[in-house]
Amino acid sequence: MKRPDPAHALLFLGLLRRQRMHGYQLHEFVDRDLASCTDLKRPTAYLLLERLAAAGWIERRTERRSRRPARRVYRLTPAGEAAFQRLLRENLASHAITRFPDDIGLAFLDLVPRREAAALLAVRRAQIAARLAAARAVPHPDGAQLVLDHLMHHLTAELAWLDRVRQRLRTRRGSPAPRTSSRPSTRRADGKELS
Amino acid sequence: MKRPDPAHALLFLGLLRRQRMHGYQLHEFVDRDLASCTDLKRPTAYLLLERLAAAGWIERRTERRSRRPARRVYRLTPAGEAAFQRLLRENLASHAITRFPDDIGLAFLDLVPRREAAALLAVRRAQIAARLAAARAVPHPDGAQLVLDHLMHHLTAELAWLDRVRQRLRTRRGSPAPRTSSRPSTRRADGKELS
DNA sequence: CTCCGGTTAGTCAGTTATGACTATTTGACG
DNA sequence: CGTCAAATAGTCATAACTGACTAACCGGAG
Repeated sequence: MKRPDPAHALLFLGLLRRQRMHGYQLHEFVDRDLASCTDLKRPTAYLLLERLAAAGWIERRTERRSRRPARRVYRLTPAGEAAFQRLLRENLASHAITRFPDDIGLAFLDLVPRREAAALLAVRRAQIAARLAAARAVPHPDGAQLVLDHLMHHLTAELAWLDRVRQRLRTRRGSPAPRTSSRPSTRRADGKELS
Repeated sequence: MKRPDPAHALLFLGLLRRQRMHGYQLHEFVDRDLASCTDLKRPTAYLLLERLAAAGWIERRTERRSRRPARRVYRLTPAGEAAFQRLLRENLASHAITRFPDDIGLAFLDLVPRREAAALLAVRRAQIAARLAAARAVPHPDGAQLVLDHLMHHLTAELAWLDRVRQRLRTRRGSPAPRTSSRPSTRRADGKELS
């Protein structure tokens, strides 16, 4: 994600297509309703707007109402509309690899005593569950139903996977040598957390 | 992910714990066996090594074999071992939000003719399927079984979700309810702003 | 022995992202 | 109607990342 994420350009073009806006508004919207998609910071948003303007995809109009420091309002140009259509199709037709930096720890899971590992993963599980609950509680961000739906689907899958890992941890030892020992698990694999 | 990703530090400490290595080797390993977790570039790897050394977590020993430009071999210090144990626990006990920049396009899905949208998503689906197949084919990277397992689990869930979206596209139009005039809901900046 | 392509090893200049800051306006309250 | 908190709008110095580069070494073909 070095080159200015084309998804961000797509997003801004799409929003400006609906109505002209200024930088602050754009960032607000992204931050409030699309936080699960992306993490665009404010200065980055302004930078992107400059680039889009430089590419001729959007136009800046400086509004000097009252005596304010002058807001810059952006609107889509015809070239921008064309770019939007192209980027949208590119986006829909491709899938970006999702990375899970979290997993790095899992690679060293067998260095932690089994008990402790179980407790730690329980904490992780609770976090995912909380995020899922939060997603469920959100009212219904304007154009972002699919986005939310995806998030919930993903979090649900994460829970299922984590539970499998925890299950495995409880019976067979981690992944390394098929170490025998462990008494038959006294606890039920109920999918609920806590031990 | 502005501050040097702690997961990367954890990873390097973990690898150096097993055996001393130099920068190039470390990057090679990550790039080959953990590409699904992270995307660390070579210069970034060297930067990280410098920071770990500055923190006293690893030691650099310059090896001047033959007449080569001298390789820097790193090894873990006791302080590094402590840091590793701490970071590992932190990592296991927390879950980072995963973002899906791809989803941005989905938010504008209803701007594309239904037929075309279906075709585009079919392409996306094929890509996911291909990645899944590739993951299945990989032999079994050294300490990365869980990582691979997670990846496959995730990709499978992605396929299922995408299929649901496509199904929905086929029957009901899009997802939004009978859409009236959805404008990005700018909460505070009400009708006073802009025309 | 020497030229060549591939691997090993690392550096650095230029770009990109962001934490921290400045400054104006509005609304609420006494 | 004065003042303070919150919202609005944006800038900038600095940190982080990476594309593109340099350079030694190794093994085989000629």
